[in-house]
Amino acid sequence: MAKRVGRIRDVARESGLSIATVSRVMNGTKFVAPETRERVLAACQKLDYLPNPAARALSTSITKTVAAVIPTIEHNIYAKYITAVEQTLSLHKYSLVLAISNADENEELTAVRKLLGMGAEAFILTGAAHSDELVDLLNRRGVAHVFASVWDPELPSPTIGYDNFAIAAEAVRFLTGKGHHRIAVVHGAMSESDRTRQRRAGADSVDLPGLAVEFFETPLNVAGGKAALRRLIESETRFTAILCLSDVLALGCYFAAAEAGLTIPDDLSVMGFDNLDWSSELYPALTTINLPARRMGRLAATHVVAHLETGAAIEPLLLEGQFIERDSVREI
Amino acid sequence: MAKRVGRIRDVARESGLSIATVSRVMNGTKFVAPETRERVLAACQKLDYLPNPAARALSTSITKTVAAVIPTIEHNIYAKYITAVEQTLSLHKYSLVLAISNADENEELTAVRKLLGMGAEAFILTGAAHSDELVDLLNRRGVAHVFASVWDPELPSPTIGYDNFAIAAEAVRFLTGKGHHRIAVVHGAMSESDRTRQRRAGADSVDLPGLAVEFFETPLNVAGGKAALRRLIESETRFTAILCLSDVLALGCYFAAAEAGLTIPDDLSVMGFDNLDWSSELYPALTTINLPARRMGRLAATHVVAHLETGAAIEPLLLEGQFIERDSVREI
DNA sequence: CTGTTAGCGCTTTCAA
DNA sequence: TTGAAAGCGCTAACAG
Repeated sequence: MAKRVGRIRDVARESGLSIATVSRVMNGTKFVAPETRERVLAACQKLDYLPNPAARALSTSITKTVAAVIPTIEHNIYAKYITAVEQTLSLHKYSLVLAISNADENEELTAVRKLLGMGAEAFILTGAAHSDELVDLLNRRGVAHVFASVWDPELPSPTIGYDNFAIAAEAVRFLTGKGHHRIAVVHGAMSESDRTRQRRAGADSVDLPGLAVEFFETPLNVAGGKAALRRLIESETRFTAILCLSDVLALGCYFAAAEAGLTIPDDLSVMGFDNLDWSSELYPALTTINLPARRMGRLAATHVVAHLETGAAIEPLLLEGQFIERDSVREI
Repeated sequence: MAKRVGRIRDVARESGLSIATVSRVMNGTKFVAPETRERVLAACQKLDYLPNPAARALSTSITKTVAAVIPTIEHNIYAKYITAVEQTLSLHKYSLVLAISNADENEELTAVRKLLGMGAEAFILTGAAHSDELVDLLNRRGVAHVFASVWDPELPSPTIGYDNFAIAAEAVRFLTGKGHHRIAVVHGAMSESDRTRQRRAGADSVDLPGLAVEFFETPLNVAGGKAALRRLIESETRFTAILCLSDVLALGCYFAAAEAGLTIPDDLSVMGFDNLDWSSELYPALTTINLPARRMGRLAATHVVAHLETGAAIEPLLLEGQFIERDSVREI
């Protein structure tokens, strides 16, 4: 239903100049006499002219479009990161085309095909686990891409993110340092996230005398956190601390603890992972690990754009997690 | 850095057919002999061919792209809705280009310009308050658009959403029905959202003898909810119920209540708005109003696509809010 | 059922 | 400093 819209030749006619000149002032390429320039701009204004992106893309094979694929946008940590990506791209006059994969490699592949077919010039993907075909496809076509939320310099594709393994291991050591030796680790579905797998492996890698770590897999939401706490209360082991590999799960633990009449941290220490906006507001305030999701989004976008504009290689980038000690873990 | 990629004429050469035939099988338009079709497909496969979207768009002026502009993606309610939009568009082979306006009309206008310049065929905007220039621009260019999250059949542009005014009024009446007559209404920044303004106005419209409603504006996040509760505890009025115009604020109230040693609902009834995923998990479970955000996203996308494909007008659509009575409001 | 060909609107040499 | 004209890759008449 789109109305027939002004084209470059209308502007040319209106201003009494050639389309080449109009193109030059639209793009700022080459010199144009100031007065000529004014005439063109006036005509553009008058005709409400906006260059046709398809024609431009066809002519230059530049679409100024970057695609991002994320498993879900409904977890705040992804929302934060994708917001930063969008805003950074926007700053550089790029647009974000977004697809959601539901943590499914096939859906992801389908999405990438579609986005490629839409003219995306580069891809920001989440995590390191992708179907071979996807990576092949991108490589065959020479399309730039980066894996976010993970850091692994060994990978052939550049990664910008965290060392999930190391951070989780450190978290366990942090708890043992507080005197906890029976630790429950609560995490989301392993099948849905390689980051979860890495974190769990990291937590599992700590080997200290007398340390018992047990794992509880549960849906990655508040209800899942509640369910996990209930399960571990009934387990034989008397845990003194819970490490939730996501703040969302920790929130569930808080509610389940309240229901069970358990006080945090007196009866049970709880530690989170992510440092979501509200974790400082919990009562008691949640001890957690800050992941710089926004910075990651900004960096991923910046590097992708730099690569597109200058050809600079995208280098792997490690972002540090940061321990935020608050009131939900006590020393025993 | 994108590699030179197969074009339609390469496929034509490879398969020994004409480009027109290749185009036909790519698009499924017109009949092609099955055997010919196979040959083309084989050639496509071999050359890793994907049609150039810019050329196609230039030729047909169809981009299969829909733009959505939302104030933020970091509130779960928007994330839910935009997820539904993406998935529905995806189903219809459309792509979503996303922009975030930070609840700022100027940013929104800038974003729309950029998205228009990217070839978006239609817009899904959030709320009913937009700069005149924005609406003008869209109308001048005859670009389809719909306002989501609101319903107002009077508006010249179609709306798909809720009657925020009516629902908020109903919520107040619900509380008075439970015997509450001193009600605090906690809400986010009026300047950032016309939905907030409508809800507040709705709550304010209830005029019952002996009813006292007071308003507390606060940042729309958990910390804001906490702050609001602290403020209203210190106010002169002894409120018996709080109506939070967003569940996020209610969550803050829960934490602040815990800190203040107040029990919900014995000392204070709390009611939310939105029915976020975790509101049933709170302790006590939150009484709130469910807004069908996903359905709204799905409907907005469906109608926009239908309009694009068949020219069907987009009609205003009212979605009902639904009271979910749980344990956080008690009868007095 | 298949091929030829004229654009789609813009950028970019090459000339003037 | 400006203009003319040749594509960019694809679709869609129109012929055959």
